[in-house]
Amino acid sequence: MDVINFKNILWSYTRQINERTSNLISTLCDHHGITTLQGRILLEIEQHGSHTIGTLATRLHIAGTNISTMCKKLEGKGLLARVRDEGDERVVKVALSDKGKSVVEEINSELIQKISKAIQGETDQSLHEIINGLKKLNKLLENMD
Amino acid sequence: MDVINFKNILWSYTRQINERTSNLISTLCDHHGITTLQGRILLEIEQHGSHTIGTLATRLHIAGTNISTMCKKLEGKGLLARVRDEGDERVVKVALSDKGKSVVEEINSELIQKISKAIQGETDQSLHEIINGLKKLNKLLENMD
DNA sequence: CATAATATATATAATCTATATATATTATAG
DNA sequence: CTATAATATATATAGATTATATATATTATG
Repeated sequence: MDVINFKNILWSYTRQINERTSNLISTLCDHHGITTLQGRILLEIEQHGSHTIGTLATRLHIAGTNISTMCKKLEGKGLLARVRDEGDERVVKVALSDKGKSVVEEINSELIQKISKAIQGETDQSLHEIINGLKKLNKLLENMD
Repeated sequence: MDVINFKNILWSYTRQINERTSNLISTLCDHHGITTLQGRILLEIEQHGSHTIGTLATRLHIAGTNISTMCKKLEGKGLLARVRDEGDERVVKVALSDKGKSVVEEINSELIQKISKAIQGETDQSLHEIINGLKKLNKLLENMD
């Protein structure tokens, strides 16, 4: 396949997919009065179980200084709790509050419901093709650094 | 396939792909002293040939008011020219300047070079699998609104 | 011709990202 | 054991992007 052709198709699809997923997440977060950044933080904490300011920053590719500020804000909103580590008092551990947990749970179930609906009628093979494509593209991009 | 499983894999890959493409574009734009937003605008104008403030705004899903401001900035940087439409004087047409054209050209060729290098050793079928996956995912997301 | 609709512009605020600096705690070389 | 370096977070601030409200000029319409 022609490289330029491949680039153009890639560019077009990734742009559209990015727009659509961003909109999707943005909508879900809006429903709970949080920004997408705040949503990303809460979902990441939920998925990973526990996090510190530093590990969160690394995972989300966001400067620790900004995560620190944002987690204070989320604490203020009652969505998470910050606790100093006993073993190393430089470290702040963050965990979801009950309210935070329920927000994440609702966002997740809304998302699952939407995906559920969208893949109705799709064959199992079709879904595997999607994942396969993404996996290959991701590897390709990994090799581009 | 399990919906929750599908969601998790999808989430993980799209997140990584988005991060990597954003980094890529950001790097390319940095090389020319422009922001990614400015790069997006210039590339869109180049691809589409001609644009007005309004059509640009629609295409990029950015408020026209902000495109207006940014295009004035890009005019100030000598990267594009703004001209009032003769037929309808409410409309402002934007076009790349020579400097703008060469910036876009260089970004494009850098990008093609990187992709070229990355797909060395990939079979034609493999590239088609990537595109096929993206196409299907895009359609899926389209149905989710 | 008066009014509505359209396209852009200006101003401003909120959010997100990036940078510089500060503070407290822990690790380590000597 | 202590002075110094390294680590983790916090605070302040500026730039970039996005969102909202309002204004102006032009065109379309009843």
